[in-house]
Formats: sequence, structure tokens, C-alpha cells
Amino acid sequence: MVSLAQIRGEDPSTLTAGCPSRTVIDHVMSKWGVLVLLSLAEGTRRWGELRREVEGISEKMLGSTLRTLTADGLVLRRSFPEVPPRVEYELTERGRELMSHLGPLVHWIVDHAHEMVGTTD
Amino acid sequence: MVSLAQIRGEDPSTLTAGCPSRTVIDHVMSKWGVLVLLSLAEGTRRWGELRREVEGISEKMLGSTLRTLTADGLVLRRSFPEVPPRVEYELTERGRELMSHLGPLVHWIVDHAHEMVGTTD
DNA sequence: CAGCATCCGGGATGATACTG
DNA sequence: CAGTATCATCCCGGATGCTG
Repeated sequence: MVSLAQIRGEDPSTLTAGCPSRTVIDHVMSKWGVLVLLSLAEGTRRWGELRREVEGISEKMLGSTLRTLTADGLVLRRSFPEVPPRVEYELTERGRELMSHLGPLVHWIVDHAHEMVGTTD
Repeated sequence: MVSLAQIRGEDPSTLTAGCPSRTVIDHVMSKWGVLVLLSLAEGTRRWGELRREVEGISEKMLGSTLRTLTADGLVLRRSFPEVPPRVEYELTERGRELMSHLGPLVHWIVDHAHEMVGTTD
């Protein structure tokens, strides 16, 4: 079991207010971040594909999410000088490493979601 | 690598809009949910201890978060009929199972957060 | 096709005060 | 100590329209 104290280790300021890790956690575990990363874990995706696969996301949030994850070095954006324009997104090496942890977590949640009745609030 | 298609498996509606798993994901991976769960992974905690350990959380959000996680069956609330009142929170068996996945993820993020420059947005 | 700019409403969140 | 109630605020995120 990995606990807060273990994660903090020698640096007690880890995960306190203003700590950078909190920011990254917010990016990665955000409402749309998880789903976009999950979709990209499957392979390279174009803008339109993501838009369709991540059901319910708006263009604004897709753009915002992709920019954040790209800036974090988890996603690579590759644009081709063609007409019509084509842009592809894929996970970076670091992104794939992240997904090796995030994937199983989401998988577990999906498997057990139906037993969790607390959908209020 | 666990991808969206793999998670969806035989049920294509998994993780689409309105799917219960999205709700649970939002609870578990919420800004404060992660930190509260992480603190409880260390052991039983009282209200005041959580308030101090999860730095920056307001009483309102602590209460709301604990109620949600309790309703999801991840946290157990135990109150003692004493004066002054004492209430203890701890992970349920399901909660500990969840943390076996969530813990390593957060651990990895903390270890790599300093390399992720994109703190904008 | 791939995206950005702008507006704006509502739920999420914080601050404060109060109760058992 | 362990909360709840109320109010003010903020910013997330949806809708729309436009550009390269």
C-alpha cells in the first residue's frame, strides 16, 4: 500500500498546497485528460477521431486538454503540411509510461463501478 | 498498455457520456479525492487529522469528499459516542484495493512532476 | 479538416458563522 | 471536536461563429 507519507519520502512539502505535483495530478486526472490519454493509448489519433472517440467533449476542451498534455510532455503533436491539413497526436515515451499505471486503475474502476452506489453528490 | 478499446471490451458504451464509471472516476480522481484517499491509505484518520494533512482543503470540501467516497463504499466512517465526539475514517477493503492501483500512479507522477514543464493552463 | 476567440451561465469551491 | 448552513465568488466548460 502506497501512502501519503511514503510518497512524500524525504520531502514533506510534496503534495502540499502549491506543489507542482498537484498541478500535474490535476492535468492527468482531469475529467477529460483521462479519457484523451486513454484514447491515445490505443494508438495515434487525429483531431476528429479524438472528438468522436471521447464522447461529449467540446472542441474547446479537447484543444485545451491536448495543449496541456502536450506541454506536460505526455502527448506529441505532429502536423503535416498538406491540404486539407492533417494533425496527429500520440503518446510520448513518458506518456506511455504514465499509461502503464493509469490504464490498470481505470480498468479496475470500470470493473467495479456498478457496485458503487454512491452516485449522489 | 491498457487502451480505451480494451477497457470497453464487449460493452462499447463503457466510458461514453452518462456511463456510471465516469462518475466514479470523477469522484476518485477529483482534486481532493485523491489526496484524502492517499492520506487514509496510511491508516485510520480523524476529521482534524485529515484537515491538517490534506493541506488547503476547506471544511466544506472535506465533508463533501468524505461523504462521496463513503457513499461509493471506498471509505468507512466510524463515530464513537463520546464527549468530546470522535469520528474515525478508514479505507474499506474496496478502498484498499483501489489504492493498490492509485498509489503507484501518484507515486510515479510525483517522481516525474519536476520534468513536466507545462504548468501553464 | 483543424482549430481559436468570445461570451456567459451554473456548478464547484472558499470564507465565515453557527450548532451538537 | 466534528461537523452543517449560508452566502459570495470563481472559473470550468458549453455554444457559437470565424479562420487558415
